Amino acid sequence: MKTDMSAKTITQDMPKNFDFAEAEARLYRWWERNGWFKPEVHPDADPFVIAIPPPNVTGALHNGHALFVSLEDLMIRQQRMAGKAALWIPGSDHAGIATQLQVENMLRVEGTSRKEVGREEFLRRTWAWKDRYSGRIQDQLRRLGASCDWGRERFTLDEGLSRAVREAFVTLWEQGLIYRGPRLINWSPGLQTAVSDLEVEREEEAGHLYYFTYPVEGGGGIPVATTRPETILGDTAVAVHPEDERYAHLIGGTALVPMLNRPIPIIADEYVDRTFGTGALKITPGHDPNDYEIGQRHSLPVLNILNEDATLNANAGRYAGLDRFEARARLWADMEAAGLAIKVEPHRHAIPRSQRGGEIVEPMISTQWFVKIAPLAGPAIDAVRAGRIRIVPEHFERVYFNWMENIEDWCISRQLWWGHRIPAWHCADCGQITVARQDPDRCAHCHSANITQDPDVLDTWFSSGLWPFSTLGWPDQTPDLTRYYPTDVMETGYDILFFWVARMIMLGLWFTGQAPFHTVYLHGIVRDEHGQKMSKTKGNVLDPIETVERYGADALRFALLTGSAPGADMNLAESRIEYGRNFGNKVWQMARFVWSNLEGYTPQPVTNPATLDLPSRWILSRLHGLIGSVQRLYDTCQFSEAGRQILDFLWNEFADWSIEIAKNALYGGEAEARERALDVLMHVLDRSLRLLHPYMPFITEEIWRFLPVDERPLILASWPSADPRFVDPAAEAEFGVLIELVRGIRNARAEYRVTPGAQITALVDPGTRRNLIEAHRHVFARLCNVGTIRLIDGANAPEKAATVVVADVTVYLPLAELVDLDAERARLEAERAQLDEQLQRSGALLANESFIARAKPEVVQRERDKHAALTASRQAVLERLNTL
RNA sequence: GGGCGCGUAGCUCAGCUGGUUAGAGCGCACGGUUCACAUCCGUGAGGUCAGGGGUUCGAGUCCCUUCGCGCCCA
Repeated sequence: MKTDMSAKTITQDMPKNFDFAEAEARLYRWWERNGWFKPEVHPDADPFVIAIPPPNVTGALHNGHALFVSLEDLMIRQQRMAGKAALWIPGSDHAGIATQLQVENMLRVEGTSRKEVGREEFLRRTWAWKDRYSGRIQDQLRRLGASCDWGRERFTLDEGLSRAVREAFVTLWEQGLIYRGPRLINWSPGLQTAVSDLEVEREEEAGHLYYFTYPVEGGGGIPVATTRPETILGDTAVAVHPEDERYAHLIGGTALVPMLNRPIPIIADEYVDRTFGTGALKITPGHDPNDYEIGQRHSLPVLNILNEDATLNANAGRYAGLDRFEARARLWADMEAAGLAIKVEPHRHAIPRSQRGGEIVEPMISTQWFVKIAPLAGPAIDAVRAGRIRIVPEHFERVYFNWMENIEDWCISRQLWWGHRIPAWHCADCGQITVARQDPDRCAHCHSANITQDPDVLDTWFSSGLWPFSTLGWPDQTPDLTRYYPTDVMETGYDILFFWVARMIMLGLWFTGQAPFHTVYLHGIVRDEHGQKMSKTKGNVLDPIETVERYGADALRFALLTGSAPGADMNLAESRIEYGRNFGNKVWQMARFVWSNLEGYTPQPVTNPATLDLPSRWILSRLHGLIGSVQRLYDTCQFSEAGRQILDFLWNEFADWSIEIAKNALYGGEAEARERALDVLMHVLDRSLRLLHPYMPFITEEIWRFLPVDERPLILASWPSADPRFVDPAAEAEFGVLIELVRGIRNARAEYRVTPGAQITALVDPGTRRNLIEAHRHVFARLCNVGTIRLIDGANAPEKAATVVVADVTVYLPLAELVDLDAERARLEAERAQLDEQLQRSGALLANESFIARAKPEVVQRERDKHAALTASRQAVLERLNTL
């Protein structure tokens, strides 16, 4: 591998701002060309593997993609830095229905159609379409910084994966887990294919409930209600509740299908809801799943009244040939004329619609291929139950169990052309089916050559279900499969938990004997600022590529990564992306400040914090606390909280306090102090850039190139670990007093409207903290523009002064004519009231014997310290109030 | 009907080992051109953490319940 490790640009000027438009493409090329996205950068390390959720091959990037790319790239980059052989396998999905629809649309524009050009030509066109668009989404993933190993990119219809699909199908067939037969399925008349239960969406819509009389043989009738009158033509029974007295006398009788006069039985079944409609139910086993069940129980015939295009067939008698909705109207009109119609009421009910295209799906009896799922589901449930697979967030495990425990057989055949052709041949002579790994030329049963391949293709999810191992070479035991399987994390949206994740678990366990990953991380849906789904018709879409062009990829990534909790939907506001960009700029400016002070500096590692000043010990302690915290958060997949903490540290602690205070040493003219200050700044910046890299890879890598840090690029730099030598609670507490004093002085200045530029003098009664105050005069000078500090005894406090109290330190700001004594008294009274309130709470806690006895000792100690500080402050405030 | 979740500042959301005075962004008010940064800095206002009950020394956090909202499966 040719590498270009050292790319330091220390001799160059660091630009005033980060030019992401220029740098992102350049850095990405640099990383990729050097092979740093490959797991081989750590040849002997333990692997860490993620298989990408393959986007539709002809799709375009949306925010859902941007979110998963950000999350997966974050995990991959962090693990790579932690020394793992990190492998992120990219690829795409042939997306049967979606892609076929695109090409059919194109054909329509050309004035032709799929059926007109024929299967072979259609597939040729679709491959051409795929070749034309397949690069697009990969390029868009690159724009976001995705560090996947493009050398291992796969496509669900490529040769290897097709072989995996075939192997899986044939094996399941041989094991008796795939069967073919007529069953009630969801039929999409527009697409002319079966779709699985999961591909049907049900939504409450306004419809009608039609009441009519079902004629009974021998006169009279039963009132019945239905939402789909045309299905009357397929009725094979009328059912009533066995305990319904209204209809008890009719049970066992015969009803006559309206207009057709076909005799059907009147049966009793407990499924019937006596309170709905008329309490009597027409049964159409051929076109309703519940009726199908009832039909099975009562051995009713199943009658299909629909053709594949949803026109009615010969079973509909004189209505044959009509479209389903036309037939509904015509039949109802005829029934009205015949005096059978009673009334029509408006009625809201769930309408099944196709996930693709939205047309109304018809339950219909059709001969299809199915996977017998129960044997596969069992081990898949066990794997999660036993913790071999963990789902994050955890509550989705219950969702998973709920679905898996009620799972139905999976309809895997689709009457499409774009997909994996089912490897089954029908024999025209003996009628048997031959399923084979190699295309057969004779029937396996009668050896006839008169065989034809089944025209159907497989559900796209069948091939996606093999993804974690098919991409690594399965069914061959390739070196990649040996080394990188099982993978580690499956990160995807909760909306495809059943479609995809559950099936990968089932198929993975079945074919490889191992769970395909140990962790499932589920993210939510990216919505607009007010929680609406983004859609073109609403005009609320934030196009990720446009966003990247305006704010930079790092900004979008940071916004996505810190915008929500795991598994929760995220409302993505543009202001959050803007904030991400602002944060990037802030980091750039911090680094540029440090960089601008490096001339003549010889880097020295910080080894002994005891020799350093308080602000240094403070920031180092905070940094190493942060590193520990980030580690804990990563271990529990709380990347969002980790990112927020890194930002908070860098912006509100490092930039606002450390850098400002360090200026004293940097500009003070003492060489030794300057060097030591730079040691600390560099230490913090170095570790911070590493922590931030998985969130904002571009800007951090670019900064890295300007600094005298690790020779390796940041993408390969080691992940920091918390060093307990730097953790110093005492320093944090002491420095905390300084922070509070500075804030108190700033507050007083603002309230008294002291010109910010005006230097003032502070008289300080330091209590027990004389050394602290004396040693940090420069802190007050720089951070709240206090030019002079005179240590005094409280008794000598000036009359006209604003007072700031922190712990046992009292600061008097003699602001002369600015100070209004009444206002000052009011300020102090408010302060005292607040202290009283806190003291009361704290005192009550400490007076509680149970608290002392049962709370953790450190909690009790913390409370005691707090109480002491509050007492001292209250004392000081009271004294001051007395003198005024 | 079964399952899962949500309700925290004006808006959008964090807060998953129970423990300082409950946080952030945006918005709002006031004030700022000093040698990294106006993509910025400082100060401030704004919350009965949906209601009720319980467990606990201690609950935004755990349990029960009511109300409101959403999602998934039938």
